Parts: sequence; C-alpha cells; structure tokens
Amino acid sequence: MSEKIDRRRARTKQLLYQALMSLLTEQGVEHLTVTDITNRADVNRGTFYLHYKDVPDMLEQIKDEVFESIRSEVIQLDFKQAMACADRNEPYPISVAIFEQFALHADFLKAMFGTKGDLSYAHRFRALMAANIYEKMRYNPPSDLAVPFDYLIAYMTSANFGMLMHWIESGMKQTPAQMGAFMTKIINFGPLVAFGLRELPSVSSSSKPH
Amino acid sequence: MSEKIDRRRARTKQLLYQALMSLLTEQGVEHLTVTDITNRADVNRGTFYLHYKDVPDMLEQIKDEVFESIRSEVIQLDFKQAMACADRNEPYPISVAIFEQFALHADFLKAMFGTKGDLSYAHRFRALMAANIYEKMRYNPPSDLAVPFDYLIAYMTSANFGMLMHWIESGMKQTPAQMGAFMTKIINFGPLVAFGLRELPSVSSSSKPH
DNA sequence: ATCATTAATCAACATCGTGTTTATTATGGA
DNA sequence: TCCATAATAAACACGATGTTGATTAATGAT
Repeated sequence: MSEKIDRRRARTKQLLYQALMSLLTEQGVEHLTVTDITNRADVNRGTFYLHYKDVPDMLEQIKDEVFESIRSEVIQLDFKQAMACADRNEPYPISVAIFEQFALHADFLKAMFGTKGDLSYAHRFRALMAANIYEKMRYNPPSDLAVPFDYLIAYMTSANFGMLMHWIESGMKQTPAQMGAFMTKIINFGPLVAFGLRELPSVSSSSKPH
Repeated sequence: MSEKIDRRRARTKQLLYQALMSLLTEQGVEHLTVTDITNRADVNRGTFYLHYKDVPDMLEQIKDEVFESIRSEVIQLDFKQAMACADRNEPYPISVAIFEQFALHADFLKAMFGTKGDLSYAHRFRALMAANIYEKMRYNPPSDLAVPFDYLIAYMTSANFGMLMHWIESGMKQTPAQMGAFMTKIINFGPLVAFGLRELPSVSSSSKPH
C-alpha cells in the first residue's frame, strides 16, 4: 500500500540511469548534459526534470546510494577482530565484504575516481576511513609521536584509499578476498613488512594497552 | 631585443590571473566562466580570447607552470642521499626544497586539491611520485613480495601525497624543513616506526644490496 | 472494462554563457 | 611623431538550460 511505484516512473528512471552510466564511462563526469542523457535514453528532455533537478542532483543521488552501501559495511569493522585475523594469516571477512561492495559498483566508482573524476567524492570516502581509523586508535591512543597524529591519519587513509583506487583502475584483477588480505596485512604490520622488504619487527612497549 | 613584452599584454594577463585566483579560492575549479573572470578583472570579455582559448586553456597553462616548478625539484631526489640524511636524523635538503616549492603555490594547489578540485591534476602529481619511487626501487629491486609491486607503488605515492595534501589543507602549520623530516623518516622506516608506534626493526637480509 | 490519476510527450519561450567578428579607441615602443 | 598593436564596445549565431501549457498515453484502483 505505502509502496506505490508507477511502472512508468521506474522505467524512465532506469533508462536515465543506464544512459548516465554509459555516458559516464565514455566521457567521465564532466560535460554531462541533460540533452545528451535524455537523447541516449530516448526520453523527452522535459521528462528529466520530472525526476531530477539537474545533472548534479542526479549524480548526487547515485553517489549517496553507493556511498551508503559501503558505509554500512565499514562501520562494522572491528579492530580486534581484524588483528586476530591478521595473526592467523587469514582475510578479515568484513574487509572482504567491503571490497565486494566496491566491486559491485566498479563502473561507477571507476568513473568517479578516474582522471575526469570527482574529488569531493574521494574526500568523502577518505573522511569515512579517517573516522574509522580514528575510532580504532581510541582503543590504543598513541603518545610520543615522532609525527603529529593528524598526519598519521592522513597517511593511512590516503595509502589505503590509493590501493583501493589502484585496484579499481587496474581492472580488479585481484579477488576481494585477496585485497582484504593485503589490506589486513598492511594495516597491522606496516607496508615494509607487508611488502616483504623487512622482517616483522618485535612489538614495542608503546603499542601495548595500558 | 628578442624579449619584447608589451606592458598592456602583461598588465591584462596579470589582471586575469588575479581574478582567476580569487574566483578559484572562492568557488573552486568548477563553474569558472569567462564572463566572471573578465568582470572581476575589469577587462573586456573579448580581450580574454586574445590571451587564452578558453577557461580550461588558461588553467592548463598555470597548472603546467606550477607542475614544472615542482617536477624540476623532484627529479633531483637521490635515494642514497635521502637515506644518509635519515640515518643522521637530519632533513634531506632536496625534500625540503620540494615542500618550499609547494608552499610557494599554496593557494593554487589548495584550490586544485580541495573539495571542488581537479582529480586529473592530482593524478599527474601522483604519477610523478610513482615514476620517482620506481626509479628509487631500481637500485634495490624487491623480490618475493607479499603484495604486488604496483600496489606498493600505489600505497607509497598515495600515502605521501595524502600527507602533502593534509599539510596544505590544514594551513601549512609545519615548516618545509619539518615536513621534509617527516617524509624522510616515513619513507625510510615505515609509518609505524616513524609515528613511534613500534621500535625500529632490525634490517632484514632482503633489503640489503647484493 | 471503465475512469480518474498520473506520466510522458511536444513545442515554445526567455535566459545565459560561449566564441567570433567588426569597427573604433587608446596605448606602447621606436 | 607615428606606426603597430592592444583593448574596447557592440552585435551575432549557437547551444544548453530550466520552465510552461497543451496534448496524448499508460497505469492502478474500483
């Protein structure tokens, strides 16, 4: 009853979505016009305005949906669980689930993070990761840093996000499970150890909970 | 003789530049119109086209100049020198010079890398760093990686670039010398050691030259 | 199956920014 | 001074926008 969806609305909305996606993969996020979208969707131009305010509005809605689908996974991350998985040398399931969610929206994200992409969207994902890492650190607050804490956050979010982008841009040759394993290793042991350039260092006293 | 610069050309070009910069810091790189720029510069709209093809062309020229000024410093980086400085616990001069060059163009870069920024420009700088790191690695080629080499590159370029962006976005509270010190530490010892979360690990055999 | 409701279409409109052109004015360098 | 060139002003066609009103078509409920 409360769910009343007119087939016509759903149909044209899907046509517009498909048209947008094909244009997005072709020419990136710039120079997207209502005229182009509606022409490709074989829909009257005026009809577009029955669904969206303008092109940025349409993009915003899709961005929100994709972001939310990933955010809902990210907030389930548990630092201790991830560490336990890393010690047992197995991928952390929630981490894998996140990569699967990314794979699901690969085309869209590839366009949004590609050369002609949307920097504000990248910032949004980085902010999500930062909040998450900050949450992790609260369990084991660092002190006596050789480099300020906010730089630690910037470093880690950018590094992880960079690997994610590289995965998407290079055609997702690794499975989500593999990527999850990479990420877990690097987060817990640092890049040099994870990449096999150094042995695992002995755990220092400063990383022990009080 | 060969250097013949009409004062009028130089004057209007500077007026256009100043107008562009003030608009850039106000509203980011999007929705920059010729009309807005020439209005703010108090210059006839037609005059703009005597200097630039269109707005992207004007941006491109400035982007090229700034990029080149930084690239010319980056290519002077020497891996061994940087390591030597790190061991003596002093900032690597060329690294400091790079940060000074960034500081020189802070306003422009802040706009280009901000929320409404230009992702293609960010990619360009990351590609520069990637080429540089790749060059470094050639002296000490890694083998037996737990994670593929291209992910190592993606990780490192993104991490370093992320710190750089954070420095710019947070108002450049650290001096170029301090930032150079941060960077040198992290590149050589990894983030966990650099941030003081672990002790310096013993150097493994895999990181020794043959 | 009917019918009122809602969606989609079509055509027209004013608006805005673009890039170009022409004629005119002014400024600079020699 | 005087020539070359830069800047101005006004006009133009073009393309995309966002809106409107009238019309046709499809849908869901009864």
